[in-house]
Amino acid sequence: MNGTNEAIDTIERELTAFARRARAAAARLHPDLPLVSYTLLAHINDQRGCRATDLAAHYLLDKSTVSRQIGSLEKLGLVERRPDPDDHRVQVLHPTRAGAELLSATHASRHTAFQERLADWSEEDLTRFAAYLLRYNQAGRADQANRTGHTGHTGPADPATAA
Amino acid sequence: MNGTNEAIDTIERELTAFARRARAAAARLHPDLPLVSYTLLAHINDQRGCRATDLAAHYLLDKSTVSRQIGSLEKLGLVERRPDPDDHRVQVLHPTRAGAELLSATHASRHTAFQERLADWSEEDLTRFAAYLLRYNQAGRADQANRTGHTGHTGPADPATAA
DNA sequence: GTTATTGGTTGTAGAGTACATCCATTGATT
DNA sequence: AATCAATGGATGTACTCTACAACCAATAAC
Repeated sequence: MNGTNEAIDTIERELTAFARRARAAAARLHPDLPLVSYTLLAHINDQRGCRATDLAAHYLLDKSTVSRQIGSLEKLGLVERRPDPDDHRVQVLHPTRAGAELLSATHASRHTAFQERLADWSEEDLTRFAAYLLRYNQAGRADQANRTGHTGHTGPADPATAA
Repeated sequence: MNGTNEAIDTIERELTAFARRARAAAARLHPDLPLVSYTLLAHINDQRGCRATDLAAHYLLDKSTVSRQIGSLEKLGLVERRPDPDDHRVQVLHPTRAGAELLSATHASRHTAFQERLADWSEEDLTRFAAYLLRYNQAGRADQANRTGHTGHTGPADPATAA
């Protein structure tokens, strides 16, 4: 077992542990939001209008799941569906005023939490860690334009993706 | 907004996205295991015998959840409960032969998946990334001996934890 | 104009989870 | 020792998230 393999094992193990705890932690962080939805709402906000399909692709979710999530977000008055004049099948999603506000409040508290947790990290470490995460995630996105040629297995992104 | 804050935002965003996809990816990776249980089984195996409470603490799960997970692992013949002679409340968990085998097979396939995904990373980047993840997770564990003094808020680990 | 494809919803079912409650065992206090 | 608190677990119950399958509507391809 060389160093590379050990490192890979560690990455595997730690990412898994992280993912495993994430749900609980998220629930504690914003008990208000029905709270998977937070992520979707945030994505909608970032993209300034996106379609349900985009969300499904980005998060590897079934369309039915997204549909329901959007449904509850709408019921909560956090998201608005606007018909797309060009394609009457599509509905473009936008955060409502309330949605944007809730989001910014939540984001603030999340940021604070991360800040505290990462308080003793040097700026250099932070930027490097951020870069690594970006690089890692980059490979697993299903909503990417098209990665290096053989997008043959159009399927649900390579299983290696995450956990 | 300075570089530090940007980095923190990126970390926050990327970790969240990762956590969000993890479930789906995990399900694809080992469709055999009832498959949250994989994590618990792995932990049991690594620790060479542990109690249900340890699992709950480590993964921020409710004891009832762990109890049921263990239950199904046992029903599948992957885990064995052994009474602790010293404390009759406790049952020490051990992987069965079948559990250990399944685990090693699964681990192999997972390792391969990660290997592919991280194929173009230098060894230096891998070890650094691994170290960062360890450091990050370290802060969020509830099963730690006791961290720096004021373990005052004994509560369910700081909410900042993960997602 | 049929036929496929795409965006989305609804029916149904199954994990995973938490919270509250309860039981058994152990530990502490008096 | 007798009582009361704390600890390790299990069970009842209920809710969220999720997928798969079947479906409808609109667009695109022949």
